[in-house]
Amino acid sequence: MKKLLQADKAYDILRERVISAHYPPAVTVSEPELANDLGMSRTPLREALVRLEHDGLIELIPRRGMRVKELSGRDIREISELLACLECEAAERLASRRLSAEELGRLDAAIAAMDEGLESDDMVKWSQADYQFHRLLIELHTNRHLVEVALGYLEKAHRFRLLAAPFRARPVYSNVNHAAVVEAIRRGDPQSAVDIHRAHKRRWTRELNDLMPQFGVERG
Amino acid sequence: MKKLLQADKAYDILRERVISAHYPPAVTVSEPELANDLGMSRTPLREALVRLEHDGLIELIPRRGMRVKELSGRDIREISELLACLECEAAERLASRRLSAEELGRLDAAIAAMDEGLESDDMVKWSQADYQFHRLLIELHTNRHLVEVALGYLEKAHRFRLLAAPFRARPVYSNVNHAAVVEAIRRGDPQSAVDIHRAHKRRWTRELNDLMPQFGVERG
DNA sequence: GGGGACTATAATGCATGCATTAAAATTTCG
DNA sequence: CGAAATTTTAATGCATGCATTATAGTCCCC
Repeated sequence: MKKLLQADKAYDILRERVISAHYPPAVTVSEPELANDLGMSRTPLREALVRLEHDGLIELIPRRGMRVKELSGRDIREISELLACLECEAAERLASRRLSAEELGRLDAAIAAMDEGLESDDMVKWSQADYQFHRLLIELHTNRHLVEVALGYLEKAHRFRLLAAPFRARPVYSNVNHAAVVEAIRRGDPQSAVDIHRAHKRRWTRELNDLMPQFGVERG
Repeated sequence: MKKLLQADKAYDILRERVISAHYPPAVTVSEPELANDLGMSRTPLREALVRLEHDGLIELIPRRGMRVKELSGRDIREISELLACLECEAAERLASRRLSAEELGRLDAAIAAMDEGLESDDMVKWSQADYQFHRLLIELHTNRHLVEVALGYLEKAHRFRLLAAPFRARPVYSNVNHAAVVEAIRRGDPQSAVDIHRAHKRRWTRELNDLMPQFGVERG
């Protein structure tokens, strides 16, 4: 039975709340309030807050408390670009090394789920599957440092991905492109894998930028 | 006059100490000892430790204290690769946008300093200048998220760069390659900038890997 | 009624105390 | 003499208290 630290508990709970937009934007919550809310003292809470701030998820404003960090248009664009850079590296590397049949199967499964979501117009399902695809692409890279960084930013990207979802056209091209990347990986063609994925990410970044005004973010 | 927080002070001091290898590897230092050492209580110290752990610079081992995180051969290789990926992105981007004369001048200056260091066999000076060059390459990228991540890893890379320094052949090729990258950036040739820098980083990663046994690290 | 000074409230940053518990030291026993 | 058991030591995780100070509210004066 694992020892569960108060600080870890606070971190997990707050992280979950922040990501799922539990706290309204631009609202600050004081430490005593949070501590009382979580049923612990300020000490372990503070540790959690410091970590969350370090993750770039919140801001700690002296005398005001914690505030969920807003993503500006510029942030969104920058995160998309950084993620593009890292995912392309992953795509290239995966095509260079031989993926096992099992690993390729997981990528195929994610794409299949995306297809199902698209066909049944279930955009929630599609989003989950798309997220899963990108996660796999990253996690199959053997560079643990790269994986850690990229997953952190993928999570942030997911936040605005969900915001933009209602305004997107049916993302047919995503499924097609992802399938093409996997195909390039399967046949061991790093150059194609990179080219296709980079083009895809560029298109997505542009689309996102155009959509920003519709979900209340100034273009970056 | 800015307010100096104890926690920030502790963070800065400890960060500096860790990076400059003030603490011997595999040695743990307890919190009371550190707190006493820094002349503060455990509370702000702990906040600093949590941040440093999050930076991946130290480990917090319950009941033992803080330990500087050792870099394995694998870590070193992975960090080099990740940095290569990010720096190449920077090189490409810098060549795409027009750098101002002032910005180009700073890159030139760093290379000039590297040349001076090399000519006078002053490897400390050379290292500083080389570090400065990479830092500039990154900082001139306008993507703040990418810059933050890359600088963090550049700092880690600097740690083993210093370890490897005594065993390296005179790094003539570094100066030449860096100059070539700047030249490609100057004439706005992204493809060349990437190609040259990528080749350079690959060579360096290989060299580093070969040198590992000499500075007491198992090959990654 | 409005603006400025003053008071009151309350949040933060830090110190300290304490219970728990892991590691070390000591003792006991085969 | 060596190993297990027991005592001792001490570090952590957390709670709490306090001084400082920023914010908000109040009062006074115009």
